[in-house]
Amino acid sequence: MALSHAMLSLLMDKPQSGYDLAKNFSESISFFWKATHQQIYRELAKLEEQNLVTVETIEQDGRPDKKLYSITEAGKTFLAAWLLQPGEVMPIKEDLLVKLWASDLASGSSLMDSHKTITALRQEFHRHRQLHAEKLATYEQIEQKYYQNAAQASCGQQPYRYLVLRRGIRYEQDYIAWCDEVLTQLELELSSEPLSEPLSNDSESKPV
Amino acid sequence: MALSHAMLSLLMDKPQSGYDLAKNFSESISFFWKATHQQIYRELAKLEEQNLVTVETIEQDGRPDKKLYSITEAGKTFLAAWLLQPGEVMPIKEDLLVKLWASDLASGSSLMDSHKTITALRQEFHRHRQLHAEKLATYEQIEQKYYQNAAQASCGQQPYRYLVLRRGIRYEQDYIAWCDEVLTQLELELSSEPLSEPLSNDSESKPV
DNA sequence: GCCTACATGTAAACCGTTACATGATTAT
DNA sequence: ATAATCATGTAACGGTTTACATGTAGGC
Repeated sequence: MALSHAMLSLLMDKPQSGYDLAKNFSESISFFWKATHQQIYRELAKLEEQNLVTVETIEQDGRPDKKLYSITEAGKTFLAAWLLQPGEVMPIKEDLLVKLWASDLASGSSLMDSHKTITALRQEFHRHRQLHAEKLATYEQIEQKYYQNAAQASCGQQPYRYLVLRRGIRYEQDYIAWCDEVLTQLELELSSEPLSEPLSNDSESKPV
Repeated sequence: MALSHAMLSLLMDKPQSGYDLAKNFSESISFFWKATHQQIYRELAKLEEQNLVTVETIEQDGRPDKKLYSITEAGKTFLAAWLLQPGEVMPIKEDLLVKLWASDLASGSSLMDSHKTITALRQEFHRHRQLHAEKLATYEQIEQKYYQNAAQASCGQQPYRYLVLRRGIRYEQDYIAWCDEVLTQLELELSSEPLSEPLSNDSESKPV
């Protein structure tokens, strides 16, 4: 599990509170790792038990006390050891793929007519295509802002983070291209479909 | 959560035991959804409570009794309703990306010299590249075996499953291409690295 | 003799999400 | 007034993983 490691990485930068970590998570790492404040507070308590971080309570006027967490030497060693260890390939886990897979069975049986299945899938894939396009746009903006070109990025101070961003960009581009493949096929299915209903093209005219 | 839906989909095909489902999971759906026998047995118990499946205990000689589960009409309706509902975009969650992200901090500090970091990353990316290449090869074999060409697949009885397989193929191809991007950059870093150590190219000669 | 396949389960630990709870400050 | 931001937490539930547990049959 990499949550604790991601947190320790963030603490390498500078000491932070649980609140800070949660914010940084959602601002910078969120596209490849997510964590709620809950997970973070619980994990921090565990890391403290293991002496991988230390706490310092800071009183503030007006607002609640802040608990500043710092990574210890043991924490740094722990993180470095993890970096050298081999990891596993992560499975995909996509609801959409389960749906697509199940659609073959559903449209074959009396559950649904294939027209209904196709129009539902088409809508869903349009939606997902757009959501991924939005993510892609965000990542490309970051790329242009912080890394004007790849050569500069590799010579810069954060050569590896640029490669992480590249993964995000590639992933979204590929996902969008796949959505287009699917949508093209769905159009084909629609056009070769046996016409049994009074044919409403999308769902603009309701059957009476 | 789609585990129950994936299980119901498998049961649409034919009645099966928990053991059968676990096997089918690892044989056919495993690249986009995984489940241990544990999860399956528990989920089957829940589905039975909700009357989405029924059980029939079959006595066998020599081996333990088999519990054959079948999907009910209510189960089919439940599945069909799910297919029409919109779903969320899944987050990525990749250990490797966390590692890459953390490597910037590690090689900048006194934790590790950058040479050590680079060679460790290079090995890890070689490994992952190969694992993904193996998966890709498996998927491409399936593609050739069952779907000689896309046109045939779309007119066949399982047009949507072919699109699922396409996702797997695209995903692995893209992942491999990204690994190559990373490996190219790592070579660049290696060559532009200030030489402080007696330079052992990979780790063939140990420092004395 | 040992491992794999068949077949099912319990128990516990751990990870993840959502809701509830508190309480001051600042901006609209 | 109302909402958002700062800041921390408890409680409960649900999903996932790993270990433990049992017992037969067949292949190496």
